[in-house]
Amino acid sequence: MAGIRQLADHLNISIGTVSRALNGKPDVNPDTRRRVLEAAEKLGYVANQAGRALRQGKTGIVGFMMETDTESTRYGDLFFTSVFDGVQSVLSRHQLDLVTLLCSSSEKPDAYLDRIVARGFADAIILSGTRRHDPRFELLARRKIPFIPLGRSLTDVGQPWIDLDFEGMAETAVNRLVASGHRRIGIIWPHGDYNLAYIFIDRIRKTLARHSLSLPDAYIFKGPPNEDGGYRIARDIKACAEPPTAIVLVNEATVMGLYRGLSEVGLTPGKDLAIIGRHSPQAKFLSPSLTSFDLSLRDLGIALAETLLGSMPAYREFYPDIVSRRIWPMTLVEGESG
Amino acid sequence: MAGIRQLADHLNISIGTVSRALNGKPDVNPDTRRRVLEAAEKLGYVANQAGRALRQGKTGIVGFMMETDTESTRYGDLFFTSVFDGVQSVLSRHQLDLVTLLCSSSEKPDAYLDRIVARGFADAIILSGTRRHDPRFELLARRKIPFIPLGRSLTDVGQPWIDLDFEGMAETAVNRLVASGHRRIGIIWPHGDYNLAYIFIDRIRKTLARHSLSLPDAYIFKGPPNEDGGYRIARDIKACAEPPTAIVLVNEATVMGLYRGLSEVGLTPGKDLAIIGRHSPQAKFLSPSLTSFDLSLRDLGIALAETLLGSMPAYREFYPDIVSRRIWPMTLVEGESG
DNA sequence: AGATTTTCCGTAATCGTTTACGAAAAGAAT
DNA sequence: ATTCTTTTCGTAAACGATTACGGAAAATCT
Repeated sequence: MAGIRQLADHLNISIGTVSRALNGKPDVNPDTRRRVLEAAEKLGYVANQAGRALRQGKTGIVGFMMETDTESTRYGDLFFTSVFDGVQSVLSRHQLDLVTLLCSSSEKPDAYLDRIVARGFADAIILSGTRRHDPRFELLARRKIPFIPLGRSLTDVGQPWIDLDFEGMAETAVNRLVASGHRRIGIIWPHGDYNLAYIFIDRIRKTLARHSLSLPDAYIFKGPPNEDGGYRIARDIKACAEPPTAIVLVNEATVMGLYRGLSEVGLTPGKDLAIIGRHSPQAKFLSPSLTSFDLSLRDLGIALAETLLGSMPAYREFYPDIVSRRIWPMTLVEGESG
Repeated sequence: MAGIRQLADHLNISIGTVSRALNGKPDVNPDTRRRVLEAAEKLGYVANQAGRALRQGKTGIVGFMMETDTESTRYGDLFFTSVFDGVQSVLSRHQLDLVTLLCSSSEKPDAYLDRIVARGFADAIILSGTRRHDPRFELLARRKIPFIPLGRSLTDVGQPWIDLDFEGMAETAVNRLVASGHRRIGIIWPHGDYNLAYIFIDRIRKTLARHSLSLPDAYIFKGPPNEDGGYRIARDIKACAEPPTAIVLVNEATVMGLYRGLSEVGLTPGKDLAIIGRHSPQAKFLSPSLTSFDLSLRDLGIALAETLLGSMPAYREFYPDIVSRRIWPMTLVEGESG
């Protein structure tokens, strides 16, 4: 409970001087500063968050919002762990801290975010799970909170963004499948108005068209972007009158269920059905190995943080040349599945 | 940016009354209260975090500390997602919010935690990754921050705790293996001074002794509690002069690498080597299926939160009968691996 | 020595809330 | 009509830090 008051009394100087000493202000005697720093160290003094935040009008905290909906993001967390590490490595350069804001499955994401940011909890926000139309953008813009979504959206309030290269993935995947003789190519389309789904399907269609192929509705398999979705879709595929010979999908979790489901209906990935998906730690254990698109998650985290800070006046000077809207490349990892 | 001041001016009443109206204090006219609430809703007013925290001396925030070390907790996150959901469901009953504090791999957990709590960031803390001797306990006790670790420790500052039943797991696993004829039983021992490792090995030894068996040093396979650790241990097992016929292990991630490693050295789980481990979402995809110990993660989260709050004077009344130190049971899920 | 500058530090205002206290107004009891 | 309660609200003092401002002491200059 050592406050700046106790520290000042202990040293017999005023709290103003203590504050200046601690914050590296120039007008303080070097010797005094040393004494203050030593005393602070000894007493374990750290400036109170509330007091400082109230006075300065900022918290020194960056929030990373995720939905903990156990159904759909269970696997997403694996994804985010490395991203966090990258984000934090940037933030720590500026004495900023990262906290993850977990919106529980029982609360509406908008309401949760509004409650959190309205009370001035964080100076800036990183969003995940970007929707095609994302009301959170307007909310944050209205509150004038700097933010960056991982993912594009039709909602545009001038925010920066970084998004994975789902176009490139769609194109490369289709070309690869067509090159190895596939003509009946389907996709798995995640429920939930996620914008990436639209970007993905568009490019799939365009690329197919270039090969004079199309994507019939029957080959668009819909389900929640989780393991269970994939599991059920396996049966849908089996039940097709004329099943696709190849499937492309963007969600890391879905493919796990898909493999499981396929084995139950007697289909073998890579043999009866080519599969191209997204790389993930647990996908390593799939057999036959998954042909997938990978990316450097830590670097993505670094880019997110740097772009976010670059969009904030207070930090712009540190990231003058940052590109505020960026497509993040992914690389193909060849496996046996497609 | 609407503060209580704006709200008061807008309604032509004092900020004191506004505050009382919003906080449900009794001495305010019902009609006035209604007007205040409506205006607050309309203007999107939410009390400023810093101002409130400063005045009340509490933040309304509970922190859940995890280490994001990408090596060792990569899989742990899967574990925590559901726990979070349970924690939050309890906290929201008291207008408390959960934030996860991610200690990045580049920072010492103690220093990180100290920095965070010293500045009064959270009212209470939930700890994971409990060590045999855990300096974080003393730190939090010194700062008088209520906390609860998930896991026991030799360090005792009177804190409550909840820990998984590693004794029960060890005992059940050994009995089961012995019953099916195994005599050479080994374990995987996680690096890192985690207390659960000691609890686990003790009970393994005791149970083996009851069958007149022992745990030779050669059967204690050591490695970091992650996938890579398991992968490497597969080779160690293969290299044994007289390999164990069964392995028991406590970390969810390790078993994934173990399976992978075993298949590379030509050993089949459940046939050449019996394996009993911990249940996890990704373990579902192992083949042959893993014999494992499972638990309700969401309920564990609920218990953690309730026990934590029960240890805090301000909330004790809501959880009067809570047991402050508890072993959390796990149930055996029979698989083909052991 | 006196004037001027520089260095260093104390004073006090401020951030947005909550809350103890007291006072005004309204109602009830005599 | 007077007194006593009760209801309702405004006033002002906290909470712990930062920072603009001004002044005393020391150093430098004439």
